[in-house]
Amino acid sequence: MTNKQLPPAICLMGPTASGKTDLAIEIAEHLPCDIISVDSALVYRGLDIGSAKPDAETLAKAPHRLIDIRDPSEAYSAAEFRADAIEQMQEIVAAGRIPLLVGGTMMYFKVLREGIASMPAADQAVRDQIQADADRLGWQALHEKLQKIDPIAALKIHPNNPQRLMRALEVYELTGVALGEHWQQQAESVNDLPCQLHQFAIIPEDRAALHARIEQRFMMMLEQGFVDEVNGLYNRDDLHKDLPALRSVGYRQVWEYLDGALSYDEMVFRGVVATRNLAKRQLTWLRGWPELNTLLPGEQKNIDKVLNNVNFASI
RNA sequence: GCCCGGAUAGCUCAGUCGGUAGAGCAGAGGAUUGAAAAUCCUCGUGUCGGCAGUUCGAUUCUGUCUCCGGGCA
Repeated sequence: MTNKQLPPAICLMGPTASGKTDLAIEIAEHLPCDIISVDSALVYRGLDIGSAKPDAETLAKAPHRLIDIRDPSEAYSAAEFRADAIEQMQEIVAAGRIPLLVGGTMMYFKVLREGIASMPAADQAVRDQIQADADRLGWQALHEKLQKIDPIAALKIHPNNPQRLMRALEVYELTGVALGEHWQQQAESVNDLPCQLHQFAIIPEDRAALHARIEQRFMMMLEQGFVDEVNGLYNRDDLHKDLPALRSVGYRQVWEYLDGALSYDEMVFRGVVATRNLAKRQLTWLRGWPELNTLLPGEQKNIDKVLNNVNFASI
C-alpha cells in the first residue's frame, strides 16, 4: 500500500476539542499545504458555531476545502467524501502543494485510506419500503431474512442495529448482490490514492482534561449564539430533526430544547454528554489505527514531529 | 416545637411479605463499507444515613438520633 513514488499528504486526526485546527494552521505556515476538511458536520452551510467551524478570519488565512458544500436539507456520505477528497488531493498535488487532511470524522479517514466497495447510493424509496417491513415484522425478522440472503453481513450486523441492517437490505434490493459480496469484491480492487499518507493524531492523555475542555467549549458556543443559529434552522420549514445535519452533536439537543422537549439545563447537560461520547468513539477508532504517529494536545514539538516526518519522506 | 414523607451505585429512583439488591442516566471498553458528530454491543459490591433492639440472620421490623423536603403552629 505504501508507495514511495507518490507525493505526500498529511492526515491530522483526533477527537473533538483536541486542537486539530490550531495545529493544522501551524503546519500550513511551515509547509506549502492546502487544507481539506475531514468532517461530516463542517460540510453543511449554516452549521457554524455548534460544529466548531473555523471562523471567517481563520478561513481567509487558511482556506478549508470540503466545508459548506451541502445544504442542511441534503445528505452527504463517506463514499462521496472519498471521491471529493481524492479530487481535491489531485488538484492540490497538481499545483505543487501538499494536501493536509484535517478532521475528526474517522469513518471518512478509514474509507479514504482503505477504499469503499462500489455500490449504489442510498435510495429513499427502497428505505421507506424496508422501514415499512420493519414496522410490520420487526427488525429481528429482517435480520433473520438477512441471514439467509447475506450471511456475511448478518454476522457483522447486530439485530438491534436498524441503520446498518437497513443498508444491507437496501444494497441487496438494489443490486441483487449481498453487501457481504460487495465487500469481498472490494478487497480485490486497487488502491487509487494519489498520495502517500503521513498520518498523525492528537491523542489526549488525560481524559478528565479533555472532558473539561469539551464542557468549556460547549458553554462558549452558547455564549456565541449557538441557540440562535439552531433557531434559524428550526424556523426553516424544509428541515426536520431526522436529517443527518440536525442529528449532529449539539444541534440535536438544541433542536429538542426549541421543541420544548428539554429544559435549557437539560439541553446543556445532554449536549456536553453527547460531545464526550463522540470523543470517546473517536478515540476508539484511533486505538490500533495503523501507521499512526501520535501527538499530545498543545505540545510545542508537535509541529517539529510533523515537519521531520514529512520532510524526511519527501527527500 | 409538632405531624407527614424521604434517606439504597457518581445522579434520579425501584426493590427486598426478614436470607446483604437492580433499572435509567453518567462513566469505561468495543463494533464501525453511501446517515458515521450516525447507529449499535458489552460492563453495576454499593458501611441499602448513624446507633441500638428483636431475630439464627436486618438494608427490609421496632426505637432513637442526624440530615433533606412538605405541612401545622
